[in-house]
Amino acid sequence: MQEDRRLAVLRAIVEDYVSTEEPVGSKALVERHGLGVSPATVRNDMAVLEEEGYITQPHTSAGRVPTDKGYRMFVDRLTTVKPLSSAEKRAISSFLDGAVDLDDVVQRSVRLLSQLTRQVAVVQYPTLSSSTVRHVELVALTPERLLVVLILSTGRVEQRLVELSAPLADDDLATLRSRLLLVATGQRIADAVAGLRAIVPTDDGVAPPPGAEATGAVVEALCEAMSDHRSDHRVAVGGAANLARYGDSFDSAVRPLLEALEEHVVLLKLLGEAGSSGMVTVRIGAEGPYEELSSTSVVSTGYGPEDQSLAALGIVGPTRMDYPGTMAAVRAVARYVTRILDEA
Amino acid sequence: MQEDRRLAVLRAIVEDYVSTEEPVGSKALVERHGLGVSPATVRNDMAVLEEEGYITQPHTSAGRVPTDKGYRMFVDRLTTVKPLSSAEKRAISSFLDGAVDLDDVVQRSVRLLSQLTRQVAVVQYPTLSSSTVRHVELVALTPERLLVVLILSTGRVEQRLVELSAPLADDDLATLRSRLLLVATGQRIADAVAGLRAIVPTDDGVAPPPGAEATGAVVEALCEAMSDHRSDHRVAVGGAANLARYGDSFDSAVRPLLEALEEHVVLLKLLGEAGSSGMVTVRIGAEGPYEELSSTSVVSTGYGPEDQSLAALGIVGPTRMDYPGTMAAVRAVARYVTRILDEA
DNA sequence: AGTTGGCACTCACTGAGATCGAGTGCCAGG
DNA sequence: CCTGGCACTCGATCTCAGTGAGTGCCAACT
Repeated sequence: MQEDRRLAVLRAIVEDYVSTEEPVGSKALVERHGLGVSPATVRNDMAVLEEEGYITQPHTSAGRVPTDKGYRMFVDRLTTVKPLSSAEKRAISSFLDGAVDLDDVVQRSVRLLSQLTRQVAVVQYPTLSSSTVRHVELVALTPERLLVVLILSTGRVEQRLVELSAPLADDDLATLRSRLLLVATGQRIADAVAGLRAIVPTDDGVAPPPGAEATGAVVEALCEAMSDHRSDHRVAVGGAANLARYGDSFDSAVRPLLEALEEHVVLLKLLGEAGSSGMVTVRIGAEGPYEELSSTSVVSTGYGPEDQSLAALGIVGPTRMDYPGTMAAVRAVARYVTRILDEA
Repeated sequence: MQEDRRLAVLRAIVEDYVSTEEPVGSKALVERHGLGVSPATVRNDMAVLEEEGYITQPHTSAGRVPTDKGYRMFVDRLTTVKPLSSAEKRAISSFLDGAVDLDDVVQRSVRLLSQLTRQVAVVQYPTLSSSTVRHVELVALTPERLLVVLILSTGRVEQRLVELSAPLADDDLATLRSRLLLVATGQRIADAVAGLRAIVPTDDGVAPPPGAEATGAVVEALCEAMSDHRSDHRVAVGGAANLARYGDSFDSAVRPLLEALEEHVVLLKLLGEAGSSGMVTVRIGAEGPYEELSSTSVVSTGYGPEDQSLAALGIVGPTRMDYPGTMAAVRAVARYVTRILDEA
């Protein structure tokens, strides 16, 4: 069918353009790919593809270049994620297996991802809000000063200091500790917050039980630590040196990108469009809200246990990129990171 | 004296070249600066300066451009650090005063510095080795699992998990805790490590006292945490978007710089040349060990209490930069950061 | 000795042709 | 519906003269 061939032509154009970085003409196309027709036929197809908006020519009498719409079609219907080579797989495991803590995992991931894709990699730290409570500890530094330690399933540790107006008896401390553990351990953050709030004695006029003040203050500190969304916004960026390969279109493309990379909020918004853990999302060119980034694409995915997405990771690069390879790398890294966080 | 005038000419050349980014000729020089001599005279001076290696011409019949040696002379003898405007001072305090924790201070500093200088800023996290122990805490998660928490004067918190082969009695735990506090609190890291090592029961064949295993393991963990030089290598980088202003000389200058920025070890080496707290150090062009960075300069200084330098901060930029302004900004930020860390 | 005006010279930069060729669109014939 | 042929377009490259900022040098002046 001509329809099929037209799509084959589109695919060929994208592949050639990605690898050569130059507008691709009808002749070169039939030579490099084995489509068994003449250049003239291809030209006809290209005329149609252009009319439909999948490709353009930078100027009359030059080859064709895919449009955003063309890339979109390519990504959605003309390609399958190609499996990684076993060498790459080995690289991934050996790279990530040595990680010692959460920070290290994220650092290594971002490095790995940027090296695999030769693009700028971005990894979001696991969000507080989607992790669970692994442990809560209460330490009496002095009878009036409590150290509250919160350990989350992702390995993150938060601590808060609580000052009391009156000393707390050891018994009351022990009681409070076990109640906290009972209520919070294993819970999702949101549930834990709710549960904790419930054990605070309501101020109902009656004489409050011993340790009421402590309970209130400690719960307060814990809830505050759990809703500390500052750390939700942490991201690691790596491989900025790959921007140097942009070469042409410097000021128009690299500058806004560099700015975006510093604005972590913007980055998170870009990554945030990522779907749930399994799916790799691709945003191409001007599809997003940032017009300065109209010549860059974002390939991202969520990671974390399959039923809940902890956070996102991905890469940012020129629209002219190797989508199949990049998507495969992003997906693979996300899976490994998920597994490692799960084990830890 | 001609000698004086020649230096004045050199200074004028540097200033003009920095602001216009173009080779500066004799005519333009006498016009813009009020040196009361004719262009011909200036030309003679320039010939001498060129012979002495302070300036060059990119090609015959073009203006002159300072060499590294010329910048060096300018920095060392022809300029005084110009005080910041009061607006800038206000900006600094309002920017840094809101910081809530160590991470925040560093983040804000790097941002501030890059905005003030319009260059790439680099701030090293306070090194472990030059801070003191504020507090040590020991938490029994279970009788066999201890959480060791180390809080340093800079606000950094490190924690380690210790597994014991036998349960530890509460009494022994309390004893151990107070001994740790006694030995370590307030000490410099090095002293604390020595002190801690001293309280480990020596394995002298006699039956070890109760809790000996715990003491050994906990001290081990603490010492390990204190000598965890991984975190000594942490740096924050900001203002990479300023690289976009390089415009020309892209591949030759920006690419290696971007790579260096990712290699934190390299960065630290660059910053590390910084002298003690008060002094601002300038490394110009190829003076350093990295030939790829031959067209970039580093302006850096240490920060922290005057008797000991906690860490370094500074900026990296093209050799063609506003040295007086940059040095002033670096020094000012270092002072504010020092003060803030001191207060906290 | 140091400074200055004059003058010839150098050489990057600019813009106007001229040329080249990859690539196109279209058409007539298979 | 495919194909070969053909005229056409237009960016890229090259050449070449013209321009001018800037220099080096020298003779004259203070």
